Amino acid sequence: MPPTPAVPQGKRPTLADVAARAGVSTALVSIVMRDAKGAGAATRERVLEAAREIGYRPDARARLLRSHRSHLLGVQFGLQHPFHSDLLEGIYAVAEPAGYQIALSAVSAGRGEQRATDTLLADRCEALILLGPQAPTARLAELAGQLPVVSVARRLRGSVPGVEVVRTADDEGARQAVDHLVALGHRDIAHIDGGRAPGAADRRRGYRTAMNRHGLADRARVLPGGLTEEEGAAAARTLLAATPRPTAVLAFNDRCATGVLDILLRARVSVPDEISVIGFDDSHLARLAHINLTTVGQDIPRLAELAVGRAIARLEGAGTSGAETSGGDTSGADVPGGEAVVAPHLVVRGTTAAPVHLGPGGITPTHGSGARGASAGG
Amino acid sequence: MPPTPAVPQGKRPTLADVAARAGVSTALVSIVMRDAKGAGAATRERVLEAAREIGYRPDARARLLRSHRSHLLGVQFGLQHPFHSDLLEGIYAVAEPAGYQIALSAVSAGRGEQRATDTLLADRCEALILLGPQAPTARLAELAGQLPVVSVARRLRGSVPGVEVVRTADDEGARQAVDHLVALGHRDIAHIDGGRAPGAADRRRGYRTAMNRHGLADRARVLPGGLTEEEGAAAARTLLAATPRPTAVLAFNDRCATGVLDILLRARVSVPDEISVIGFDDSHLARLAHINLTTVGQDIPRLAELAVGRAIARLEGAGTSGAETSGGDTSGADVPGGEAVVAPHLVVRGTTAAPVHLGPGGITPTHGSGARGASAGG
DNA sequence: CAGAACAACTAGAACGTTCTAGTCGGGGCA
DNA sequence: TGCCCCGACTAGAACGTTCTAGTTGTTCTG
Repeated sequence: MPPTPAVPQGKRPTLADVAARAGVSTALVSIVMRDAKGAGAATRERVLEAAREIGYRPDARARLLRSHRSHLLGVQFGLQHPFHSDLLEGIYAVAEPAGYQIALSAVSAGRGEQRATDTLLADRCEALILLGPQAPTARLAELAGQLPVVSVARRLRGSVPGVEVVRTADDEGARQAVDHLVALGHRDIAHIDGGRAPGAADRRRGYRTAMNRHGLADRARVLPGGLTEEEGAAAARTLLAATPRPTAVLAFNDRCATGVLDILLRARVSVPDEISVIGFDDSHLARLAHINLTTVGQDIPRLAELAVGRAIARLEGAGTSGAETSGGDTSGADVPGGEAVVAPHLVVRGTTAAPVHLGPGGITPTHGSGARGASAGG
Repeated sequence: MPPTPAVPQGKRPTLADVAARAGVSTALVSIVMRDAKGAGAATRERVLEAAREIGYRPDARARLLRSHRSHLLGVQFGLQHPFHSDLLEGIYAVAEPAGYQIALSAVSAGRGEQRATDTLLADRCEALILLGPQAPTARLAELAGQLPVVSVARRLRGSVPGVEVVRTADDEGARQAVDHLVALGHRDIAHIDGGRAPGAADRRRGYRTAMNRHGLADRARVLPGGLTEEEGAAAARTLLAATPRPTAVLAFNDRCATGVLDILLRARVSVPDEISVIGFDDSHLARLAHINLTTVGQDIPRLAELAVGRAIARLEGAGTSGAETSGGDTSGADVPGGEAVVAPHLVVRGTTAAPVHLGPGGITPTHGSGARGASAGG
């Protein structure tokens, strides 16, 4: 074994290679690589130089194997869910600065949640963040028995011990939407729901409660919908045939709302003049200039921050007394009982306006061309 | 240390725990867990039983650390790219049955490709599959110097040694689209391009070549576009003002086409009667009943299969002589020079038809209500 | 019946890192 | 001067697995 090997072909350089080249021990190289204290300035520089020269790169696995903390957060997400992609973006943004790595595991048609969580566990994650999990409560409880678990956007009936929940106040969001429409003068407001999707029950309930509070209980109408454009379109067709035809619709989410817009546009029903439409999520879709959808926004960065913060707090709260690592600030909409609820906020764009017969000599303009009618797209 | 410990609280059980409980050596437990030969049936059963009892789960990291092969494929993908999600689905479906694990690393606004590939390398992946990478060629070459690299959907100028390319024949797709339109009787066919997006140059070229071949070179018109609805919408506005107004448009992708449809619909221009529209990708979007977009489909399962197959072939071709592991079949549209090109296929739906003035006393119906005009949607 | 061949099993050394418990030398303090 | 402390550095033992090289004991072979 030569003391100063050239770049070892076909073999990944290790601590020992760097150590040999710099003429120090592997332990010292480890210290330098970790930026830990215990190395002199000159030596430090020499080691870094040697590492650079042979293209050394620390082996994350060996590192995690040895240190008893892995600083690894496992995140399960659904492919095909733009909402999950947005959350992931936020999760990365919070976790990495806090010194945690993210291990991703996708759920798709051919790859169930069981498999997804299994690989995360095998990877030695310290905690699990599950985006919109559909697994039965029993499974979540089983996982929670092994490590901290955070469920994002899925509310759990009763509290499952060890499982934290981070979610949007869906009922509150629906309420805001209804309030906005009522304030504009609407009374016949329909809701196209999301069936069994996460959050759907709460939005339905929020809608009903708000309608009641405005004395519009008898006008409340819930149509079966879903999370896709097609389901929204189907519901919209039903809605057009109804008498009296509602003057406003609250859809389960933006995709659903888009389907509604499409059908309305095709039927030459003007939006928002004849019918106002509100979505949910404030997805990229809704923000597109030519869709310009009024919608209920979820605070995605906040959800991500809380999810990661909760997980880290559980991890560091167990070892030391408090979470003093610079990380997610877990205060705010936090509720002691293991559930963090984030407030949604209405984003008013061009698909809502006063119903036509109420406008004072015309239609209350909302925003420039926004009231000229929006179509579907996306 | 008791010989048969109860479930060790707060400590993950290891091989040694299982071994102690089953009264065998750790080596034997390892053999049983890996399903390797060298263990008797009875013992095997006893070990499995013990493992089950204490909830043993192999530690992937320690396993990879020791074994020379890691059987880990690193995949870099972009959040916010539905096309990547689809590819991922296919990649999982091919890789896992072939005995390879997938390590994901996302690219987003706040997390560049450098960081994404760095974590994959630190995780000791054996090969890298990059979905639509934007990194400069030099960076790809640098990576390729360390391990096999497969670039999916990004064509590289000249061949970068060590980098394999798997892509759709974008020019061929554009050609198919033009041929279809010409066959329907169109002559004024415009193309809204994708600017610098991966594949855009090829689609542009394919469009131009096809127009030439049909003797329509002087009618060819390329409008600057992009990959989003908004860019499609902007181009469509330009297009409506043009004289002569084209009777057909080939958009860079489905999202772009959707933006076009939206503007046309809003301008009361009937699709496909007055203008035919073709997209690219055959995304979920295009398949929605109320959008019903004619589009050029990419063979996503095939792309995924080739990408994984190529990576595995490189890995196993280096160690042993041939790739005999049951894995992706890498034959087919394979080209020796390190580039695999997959044929696209036109999917005819409702947004294309003969131009109105050519129809024999009317419009050639395409498919049921498909010809009645499609709108945008999400 | 000796020896080979084989299956079942084990001890102990890797793998690349971090952690623990040092050693060594020098400066401050009494 | 003697002592202690501190910073720089190192040897060697983990971590949980797989691999190598055995060691048994049984059965086949001639």
